[in-house]
Amino acid sequence: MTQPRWLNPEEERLWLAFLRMRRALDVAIDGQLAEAGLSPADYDVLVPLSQSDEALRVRDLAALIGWDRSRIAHQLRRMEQRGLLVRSGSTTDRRGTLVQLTDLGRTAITAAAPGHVETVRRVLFDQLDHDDLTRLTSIAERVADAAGLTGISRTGGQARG
Amino acid sequence: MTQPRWLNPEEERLWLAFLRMRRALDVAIDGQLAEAGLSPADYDVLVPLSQSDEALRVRDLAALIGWDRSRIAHQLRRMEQRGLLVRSGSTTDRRGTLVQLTDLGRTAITAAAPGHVETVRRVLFDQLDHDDLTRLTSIAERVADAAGLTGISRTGGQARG
DNA sequence: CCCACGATGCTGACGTGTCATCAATTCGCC
DNA sequence: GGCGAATTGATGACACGTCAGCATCGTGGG
Repeated sequence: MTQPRWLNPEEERLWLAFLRMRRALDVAIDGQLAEAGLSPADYDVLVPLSQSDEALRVRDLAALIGWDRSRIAHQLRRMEQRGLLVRSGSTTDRRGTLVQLTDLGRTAITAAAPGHVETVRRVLFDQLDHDDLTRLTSIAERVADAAGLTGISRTGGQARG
Repeated sequence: MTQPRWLNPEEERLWLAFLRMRRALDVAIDGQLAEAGLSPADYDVLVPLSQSDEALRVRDLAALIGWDRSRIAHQLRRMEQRGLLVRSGSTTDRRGTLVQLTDLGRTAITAAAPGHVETVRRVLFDQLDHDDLTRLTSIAERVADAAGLTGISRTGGQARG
């Protein structure tokens, strides 16, 4: 209250719409994943693992999706308990841990990915014409860069198949 | 893997930039609130309470910020323990609970709000020209409406002073 | 060679969000 | 008025994310 310069009505309208869009995307995308039995965090972890032939080091897996070590350790523990992946000690660097999908994990990501992509398309890209797409790309890159974000990352993030 | 129709490079670029923008806004906005000793959830709850002269019913407070009853009950319990607000039984409807800010709570939101607004302005609106603003508003409203989102709501949401 | 330092991964504590469920109360309809 | 249904708020269980801290291991400078 008693802000220096709060948002004018036009800005306020954008801000509220922006928040609604975020929520809408989350509900649709996370909900679709939930139907497939996966959380957004599960999906983020499964995608790079499914794209790799060999096992990945925890360090590298974390870097690929922009997570810190603590977060991924917790997530891997939960996913291992559910049988989606297995961890094993690295032989070359005995600090390291190797992570690999189980058949169950591979089945899960294979089953979930198409629906995920379809959902992203339906709720976002199908609503945009080509001008929207280029303009939104410009805006997003500008805002992200201005805020000094260098990493990749996000939660509920995606990837290609 | 083996998706029907995955994103083309242009769409992929937008999607990744969009995720980066989200993360950037969260880091900046939530980080600023954290410096003020508040979580995004705290802020969402404090704003409508600070705008109301009388105590609010839990039901109405939840509706104002688009939360369900369970979520707000947990949040109110934690905030009451921290001394930011107090709960008392409603006299007119004995199922109801009234929520009111304490002096500590009012001080907290008053201290945090200006910085919050400045941060939103700096990371988002200062990066947009007027064309961006109208276009982004159009996109956001279209996407949100298409996904069938009618409510207000969000987490880490905002409000005016 | 060795030891300080960094890298790596794990854990516990805690705040948060969702779901299912419960008790108390009020409301609607007969 | 009375009874079944809906409303309200709280709770416990669990998943998730962050932070601080720990043990282990590798590396580079002396």
